[in-house]
Amino acid sequence: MSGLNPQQREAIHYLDGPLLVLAGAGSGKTRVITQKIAYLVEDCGFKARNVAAITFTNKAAKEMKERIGKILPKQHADDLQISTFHSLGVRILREEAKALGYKPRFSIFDSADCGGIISEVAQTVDKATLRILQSIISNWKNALVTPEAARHLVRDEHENLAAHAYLSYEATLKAYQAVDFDDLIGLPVKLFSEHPEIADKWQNRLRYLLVDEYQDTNACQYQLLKLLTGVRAQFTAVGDDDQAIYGWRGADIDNLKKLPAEFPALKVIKLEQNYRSTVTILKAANNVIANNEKLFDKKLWSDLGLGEPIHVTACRDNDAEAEGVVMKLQAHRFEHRAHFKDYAILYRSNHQARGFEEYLRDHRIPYLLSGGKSFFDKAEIKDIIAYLRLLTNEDDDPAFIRAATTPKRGIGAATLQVLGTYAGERHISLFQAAFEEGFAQRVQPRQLDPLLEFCQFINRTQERAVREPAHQVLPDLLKAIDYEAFLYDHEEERTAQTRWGNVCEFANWLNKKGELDGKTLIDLTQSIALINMLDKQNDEEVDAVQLSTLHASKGLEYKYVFLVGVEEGILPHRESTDPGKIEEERRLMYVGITRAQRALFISYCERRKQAREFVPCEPSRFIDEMGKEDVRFSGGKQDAPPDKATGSARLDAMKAMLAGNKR
DNA sequence: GAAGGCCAACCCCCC
DNA sequence: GTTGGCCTTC
Repeated sequence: MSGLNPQQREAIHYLDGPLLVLAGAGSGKTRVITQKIAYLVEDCGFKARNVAAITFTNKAAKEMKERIGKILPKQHADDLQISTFHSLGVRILREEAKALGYKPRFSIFDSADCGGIISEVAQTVDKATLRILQSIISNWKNALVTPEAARHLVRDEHENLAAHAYLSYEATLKAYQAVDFDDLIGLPVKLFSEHPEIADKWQNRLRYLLVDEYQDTNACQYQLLKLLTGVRAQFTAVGDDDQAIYGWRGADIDNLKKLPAEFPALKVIKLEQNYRSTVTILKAANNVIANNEKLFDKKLWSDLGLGEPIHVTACRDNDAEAEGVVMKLQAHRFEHRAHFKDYAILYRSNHQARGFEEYLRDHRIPYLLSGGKSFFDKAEIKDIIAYLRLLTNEDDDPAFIRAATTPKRGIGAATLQVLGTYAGERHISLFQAAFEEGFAQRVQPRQLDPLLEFCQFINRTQERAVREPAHQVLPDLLKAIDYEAFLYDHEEERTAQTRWGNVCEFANWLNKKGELDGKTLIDLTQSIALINMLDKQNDEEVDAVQLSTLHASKGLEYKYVFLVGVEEGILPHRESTDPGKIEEERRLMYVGITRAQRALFISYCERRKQAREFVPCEPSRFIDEMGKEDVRFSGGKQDAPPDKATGSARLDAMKAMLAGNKR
């Protein structure tokens, strides 16, 4: 408990009722949570298995477990329930599936699977509309709006389409014995509301609840929190309204506002001392966020000294930016005798990473990519997972289709269409339909034979998959489908190599779980849907530059931060410049700035290659908002602040030059 | 009817 | 760089 300030200490010891900790960036909130868990278990008589902590990502959960592992004895640390809302939802649903009409071996669909269903039930082919419909439905689900209620909320044509698709979408998921990510929260809420006795059971099991990143919970998660804590309301919520950056996912900052109203006994503690960043960095962050309307009054301060000024660099284009950042990083690292892992390159969206990766590779600089396309989103991994999903849940039609057609085995679209129609008429799954006489009559033997062979193979494998541990079944499965040969037949040598490498990495990971814990493939399948990036991040020892989206960087800190592509249209994103959305973009900038401990390098491009051509770019308004006092500008024509005046002056000069040349 | 090849468009953020 | 649509070949 040493080295804690009075507010932190108070937050740890306060147990008289619900507690909200408003924790500014870098104010030691993780420390408060971990210490509080230790306090609950060691000094207050809570059993470890009755204490639950909810984190925002699996990675954060893992880190928290590690940190607590250093404070508490191992048997206690292992008993703690530390997970994301979604993982907790899976645990609840698996145990209580029956009460909801699901089998315990339900499938979890990712957004691609769900998009497929929506495009079927909405009969829309347009991809842009599909995305909109998907997000409307997801938002409804996160706001606890039922399909029936949605019909009355319709305000425009898109919502009308979505409302019509919603009911069939839900029915289809149920028919597949599948749930989407939103259901992982929504179904437990439904369950607890309709079955008070089950809610009671879980309230007794989870006697103290700690919720991290509370500002990014949505209405549904808030409801789950309330149902889990019940009348006892024994919880600590930790959050920072200035770091709410998941509004697009349905997170509602009102959850923070209404907490004092809904829990009159709520105690509020503010953590305002920042232990992370220099005064210069903090000042820039405060200047930016001051442009937002504030919810809670708090003043973040630091006594870590002024430190280096913030550098803002204009770059000719995105190539020059990547090169410049990597050069600067090299030089800085040499000058400060720093490690690669002290550096992070942060950007608004994933595709920006590509250029930086290239230059890092060329210069033999090790890097780790977090966020972005998950390992589990790669085609080859999804192929294998399709088999696992089908083995787990034979009603999972999308998995059936993917597995049946990959690798190619003579089952094509036409056959599947007939199968689908037949299954639809009979209200059974594709897998079941394949065995029925009625279906056999509708296709030729040439179509039926490979299909039956495939289904029988699945049946045989399934019998083994329920009994034998993963490592005894998986290698045979991969061999039987001859996936390696499939890759080498269809891809270039080198891509086939990396893809097969990915499959092996995945397989080894599953095999190890089979050997170590005796888990079957069936056991492992459901947890896969929620895991990001194989959680390889545990090798804290690897000395590598971190590349990350701003969203994925929340909660993390780095000595030196390069914030790149700080341009209008990117940060803020071009779709989010209206008054309703700009504040969240600003918070994103705020999150980016406050990741830095000692130095912050910001860059933007004057033009950027998009598709095939260059498009001109302007520096982000957020650069202006930081103020100019402790900011050093470089690049461009002269070392001057990149305001509109100089920008257009430069343009005028260029025009004059061109005119002169003509003469 | 199945499978392979080629070209064009598309890109925000995540459990 | 990848994905999905479209066309050709077997």
